[in-house]
Amino acid sequence: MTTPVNRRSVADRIAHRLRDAIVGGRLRPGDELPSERELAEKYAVNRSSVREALHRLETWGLVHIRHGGATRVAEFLEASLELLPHLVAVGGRADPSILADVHEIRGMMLGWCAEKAATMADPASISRLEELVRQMAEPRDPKELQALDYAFFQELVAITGNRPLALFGKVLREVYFGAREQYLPIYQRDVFDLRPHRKTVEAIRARDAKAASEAMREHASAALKVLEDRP
Amino acid sequence: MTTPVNRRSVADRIAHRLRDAIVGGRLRPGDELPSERELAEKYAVNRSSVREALHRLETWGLVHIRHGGATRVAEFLEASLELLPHLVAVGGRADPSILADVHEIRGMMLGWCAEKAATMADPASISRLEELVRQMAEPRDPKELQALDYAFFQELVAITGNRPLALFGKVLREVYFGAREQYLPIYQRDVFDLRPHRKTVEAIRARDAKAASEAMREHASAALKVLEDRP
DNA sequence: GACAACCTCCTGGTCGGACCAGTGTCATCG
DNA sequence: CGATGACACTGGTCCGACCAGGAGGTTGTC
Repeated sequence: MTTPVNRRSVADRIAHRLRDAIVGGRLRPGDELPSERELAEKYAVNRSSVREALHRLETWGLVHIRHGGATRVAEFLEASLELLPHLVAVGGRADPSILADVHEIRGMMLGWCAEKAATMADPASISRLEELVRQMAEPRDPKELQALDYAFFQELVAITGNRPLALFGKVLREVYFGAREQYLPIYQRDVFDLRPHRKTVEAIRARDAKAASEAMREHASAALKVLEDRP
Repeated sequence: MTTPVNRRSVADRIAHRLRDAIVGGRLRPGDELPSERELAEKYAVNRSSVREALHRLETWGLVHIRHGGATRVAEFLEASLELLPHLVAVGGRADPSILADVHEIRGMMLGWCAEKAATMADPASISRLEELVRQMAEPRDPKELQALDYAFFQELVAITGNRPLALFGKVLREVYFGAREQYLPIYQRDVFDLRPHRKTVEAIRARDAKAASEAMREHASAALKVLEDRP
């Protein structure tokens, strides 16, 4: 189910229904949406709520609203990054390659951040990384491991001090936690290998940028393999 | 001026005014915004329009709206990527490091894409890269060189076939062209060095992933140095 | 018949005013 | 002193009216 919570606002509910219709292909790019008044009647809500929902879709890059004209489904190529989590959450099953793509991006960032972290990390950050690895050694379940792995990633990004990169990381986070089940195979007890993380932290402590980067790339490519083997 | 067009909707105008207030620092993270009713009175518009504006700010990640409680300014770390171009354009002068940060991200992507491209590129793509380098050898002005350099970047990303990464690239593009003047020092005739690009294309043609990556990283770090030397 | 101006009906945009639904505060009561 | 509940906020939803831009048919002219 793509609607975990029912306490969402009316506008949110409608926005997500329409989103699913668009991302799921029932509404195709170029199609006209019903008018706000029609949608309001159809969903038995007020037009204001429909308007709010439509504006949300617009900021997601899913529709174009034109004063005087009909509201149309946008081309996906124009989609904004905001949409990515939704694309993965809804369309992930239909097109699993996008999951791997996102994971690949995370791998790229991991490698790069580890390299920088080896020269920039302060003792406190390194301790936090070590603490995370310690917790990852005894995970309660794959979900917790996944969360810790992301925290590790986030800490590495934070060490680089690159704030825009942290924003990129946040998008990845939304993708991950929007489609977390699909990434779970990576985090099964008999599959997940913690050694690269250990190596990375050791390398960072030893200021060995190359080794740190290598270790993280190793982790990423192993995880990617798991993802590709279990479609 | 940050308001080029006056034909924007009322909600848009208000959203942009509030955005500027937040990004500009007049409203700090944690601060309470006035209530919707107060804002409506202050700006002499209807509460619906204010609500629409506030929801836009929320999807940008700039505020948190809580039913029953006050609307507060969010932490910048939570801001959406959509906002990044504006952050750079407005905050770039006050905090030039963010320009370098963005450039660094581009460098990371360049290195990674070049590496992948060396194993994946088809002849047509390689030809396009060569053509771009040829054009870059005789630029009419720095601006054209900048545009070609971005096109080169985009082509590399396209070769990897990673569509989400292309979306990330699109965000970088918006940042670049929103603050293009600030990046121009890199593209001065006596500064810009085309050799890394040549090397990259050669390495890709030779299927030498490591060399391709190295060359692009060389270009990125050289450009970064220019950026840091001319604040 | 070709073409332009116009009219009309559709669309989304704004309005204001009512009421519902969560939150925080503060006086009151045990 | 602490729990409780009334109250005065906050945002959320609704209604119904009107404004304003766009598209297509109609009419009038040439």
